[in-house]
Order: sequence, then C-alpha cells, then structure tokens
Amino acid sequence: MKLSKTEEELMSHLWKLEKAFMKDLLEEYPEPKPATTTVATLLKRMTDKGFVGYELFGKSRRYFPLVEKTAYFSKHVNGLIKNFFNDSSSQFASFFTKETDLSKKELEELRSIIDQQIKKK
Amino acid sequence: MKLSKTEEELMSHLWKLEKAFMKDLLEEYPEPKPATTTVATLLKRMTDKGFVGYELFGKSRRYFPLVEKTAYFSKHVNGLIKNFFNDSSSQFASFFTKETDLSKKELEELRSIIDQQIKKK
DNA sequence: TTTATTATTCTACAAATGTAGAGGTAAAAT
DNA sequence: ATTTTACCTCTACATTTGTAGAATAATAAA
Repeated sequence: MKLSKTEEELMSHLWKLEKAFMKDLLEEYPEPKPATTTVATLLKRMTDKGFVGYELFGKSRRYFPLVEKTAYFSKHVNGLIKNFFNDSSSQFASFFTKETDLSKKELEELRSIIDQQIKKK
Repeated sequence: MKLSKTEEELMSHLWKLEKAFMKDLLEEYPEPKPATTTVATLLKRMTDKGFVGYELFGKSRRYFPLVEKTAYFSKHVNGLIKNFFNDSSSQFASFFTKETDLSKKELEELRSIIDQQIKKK
C-alpha cells in the first residue's frame, strides 16, 4: 500500500512535527489552506492504510507517523529512482549533485560523508 | 500535468529505447506483461498529455519521448525529495549515499564529480 | 449558558487511474 | 488469397484521488 501525492505531503508535515493535532497540521500548509474536512479525510484514509496512528487526548487525537520517513523513502521512492536511472544509483547520484544547486559547504560536507564510506569498503 | 505511476514506468522504457514501436515497449515489461490494449491506452493518454510523440511508419507509429528524463525528473521528483528532506538537498544526498549500496568504484566516481563541482565554486 | 471553535464521521462527486475487451484495418506470412 | 499478427480507437468499469459540505459532539470562551 502506498500514499498518494497529497497524502505524502501531509505525511511530510507529520514527520516533521512528529506528533500533531489536526490544527497543527493545518497550520503547516501554505495559503490557500485546504478545508479542515479535507485534511480530516486524508488523515482518516492514512490511518486506514496504516501509515498514521494517534493517541486520544480527551476527545481529540494527537496523530503520529507509524512508518519512518527513511523506510518509506527506501521502499517507495528508490523504486522510482531506479526506474529513471536504469538501476544505477551512482548515475542518479551524479545527476542529482549536478542538478541541485548545492553550496560549496554542502558539497564539502557530502564529500566527507562519501570519504567515510569509502574507508569502510 | 504529470504522469501517473504506470505511465512513468512506460515512460522509463521509452527513455531507454529512445524510439520504439508498441511491440518493443511491450517486450520491456517483465512477466506478466500487461495486455497490448493497456499499453495502447497508456500511450494514447501520454500522447494527449504531451509527453509522447510519434512518427508514422506506414500505418503504425514509432513513439518517442517529448520530454527529457532529466527535465521531468527535476520538475516532478525533486519536489518530492524536497518534501521528504525539508528542502535540504544535501541532507537528502547524504541519506541517499548511505542507504543505497554503492560500490567503492562508484563512490570514488561520485567523489570526483563532487570535487569538480567544488572547484567551480 | 449561549456562542464560537475545533475535530470527526458521513456522504458526495467529478476526475484520474489501472486494466482490458470488442471491433476494425493494414501489413506480413503462408 | 487467406490467415495471422500487430496496432489503433472506443467503450467500459471498478478504484482511487482530490476536495469539501452537512451533521454532530465536545470544548472553550464570553
């Protein structure tokens, strides 16, 4: 089972906040914000799909993610990336670093991460 | 306008082949292959959406992509990545290099790409 | 306590998606 | 010339998605 585009967007807010009431989630949206009922519907669907859980606080709910961002990403987005880059991660990685405009500092940071990984091999 | 998941999959075959008849595209699918009419429907929808063009060869068509893979990727997939990584490309990049299992050679290749980019800054 | 706020479920509905049969035609194989 | 193959359009239909109003209940503010 997977999330739709809009559900993913909502999920990203939830991952960011970690725990949140509807109100908090609504606030995360830029104008024009969706109707509360829209978000409520989304939350219900996501709960049904097993991606979101909640604890009751009185009568209302504090929602939280039931799947980790990185797990979700690996499972769903990596597949997409593979599709695009004929299964070559490095092909993708080099594309990505070329396309996105990383600052010098970010690039250096990234290089040091790569160096560490090279050491491990 | 964007492509749906299955349309994206078909598109990835088209990007790979560059030019292809229906038959060639069908062959790209693993078993169990979809019905020809399914692929035909998809191709029609994608043509209507402006992602695919074709030249007539007698009565049948040789299809080709009307958008470049990298352009499509930047426009549609980067948004998703941003969603996940709170807009930090480097955060994503480091996640990605950690998660995907790149070989030593690939990592070194990637490092040299990054080095080149650092030089440009 | 009357009112305003907030959250939730139900219901609704158009558009998009996934999937493919039916029917027709042109081209290729026999 | 007849059969087979490939391909295209139309039609169909169940699901999923995007979006939100109506109704309801609980809570907080006045």
